[in-house]
Amino acid sequence: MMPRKSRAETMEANRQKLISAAREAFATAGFASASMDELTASVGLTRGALYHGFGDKKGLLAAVIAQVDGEMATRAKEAGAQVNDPWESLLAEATAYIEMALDPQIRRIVLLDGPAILGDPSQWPSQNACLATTEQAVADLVARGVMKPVDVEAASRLLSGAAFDAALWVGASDAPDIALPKAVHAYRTMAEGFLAK
Amino acid sequence: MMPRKSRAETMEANRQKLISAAREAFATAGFASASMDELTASVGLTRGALYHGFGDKKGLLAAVIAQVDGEMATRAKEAGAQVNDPWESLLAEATAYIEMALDPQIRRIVLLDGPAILGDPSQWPSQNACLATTEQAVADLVARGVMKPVDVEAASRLLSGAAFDAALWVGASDAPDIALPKAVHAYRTMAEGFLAK
DNA sequence: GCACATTGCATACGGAGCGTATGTGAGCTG
DNA sequence: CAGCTCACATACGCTCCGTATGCAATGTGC
Repeated sequence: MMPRKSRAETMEANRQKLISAAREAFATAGFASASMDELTASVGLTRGALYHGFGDKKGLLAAVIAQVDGEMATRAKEAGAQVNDPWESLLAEATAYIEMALDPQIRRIVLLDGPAILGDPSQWPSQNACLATTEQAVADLVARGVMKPVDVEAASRLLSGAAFDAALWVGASDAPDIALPKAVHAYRTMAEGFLAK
Repeated sequence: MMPRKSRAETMEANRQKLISAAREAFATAGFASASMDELTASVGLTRGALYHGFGDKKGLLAAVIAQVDGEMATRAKEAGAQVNDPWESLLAEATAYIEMALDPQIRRIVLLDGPAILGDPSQWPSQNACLATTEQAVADLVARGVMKPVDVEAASRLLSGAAFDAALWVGASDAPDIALPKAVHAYRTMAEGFLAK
């Protein structure tokens, strides 16, 4: 009865502890300034665990981003599902992205450090759940004729990219609570360029 | 007759040599991996010159970005000036941004590393000439009633941000020459959301 | 024009961090 | 229960950044 925790269990637990600590450290210090010695020590481990489980520092970032990206896509889908009109549903998803990205953790890790370290989001290993969900919605709207017949990949990339860019602008603004409605309104206006007449 | 070069002249020359070398090094290796020892040695100097003239590594990046940003804004203005119709002039500027950002140097330094190291472009020390020029054009179009009466700051930020995002997508694409026209077309379509009816 | 102050840049030093190579002890296996 | 496995710890070397100090050439007051 001794092994209250099996080997695989503690391994997964340690993995999550590291990812959780990394979300905090990467968000507050930034990827470059985050010390892996401190990070691992803060959860009672050493760098040995890190390099065994994630390969290198970038690997840990990729794991963090994959997790956050998944959470964001889930929340966006939920927001979109609460609206019936298909076009408004897409805008609800996008607005959800903007509001989620006001979280400094997300801005710093996913929007700033992520592209710089891992390259353009379109070729992240986690295959970008956020981008995939908007692409799905856009493909549907184009098929229904709600949106003009534009290239689905390009349009969805522009829509999600603009949403995150709007969030970066709001987050860097002096008065985010004032900038947010401006950004959302401008975003909706711009997105309507895709609407079929 | 000895001092063929005055002190101020050599100082400015060294400054430009460092900036020029940094554009190359930051673009190929990325900001984080660029060694300042190698960089300074490549132009016959040492890190002493760097820290005296730019403060730190980030300072050199800021100087590089200020220079590139200025060049981009100039080229965009030229592209816009070649078109008479004011709305098409704005689109010409934006398309110029997309095409310029296909240069790997610009993508890597200005679009990827820049925001990660210096923060959101809206608050760069060089006060972002690119953003300023599109803001100028947008303000004019709103005043003329060509564009809907949206918030100028928000709209111009979305327009320039989307242009650069489009370039990132094209640059990361497998077949950039195929993706580019798709991106430009989708961009134009989306931007028309701002057009007054 | 000469002594002196200035300063742009080089040299030297210390510290931190990453990645790897190797060790080890707790769990799985037969 | 004996031996293997492997997740993780330990130890090492290397690179790199930032600062403190030194120096020599340029510019300045008299």
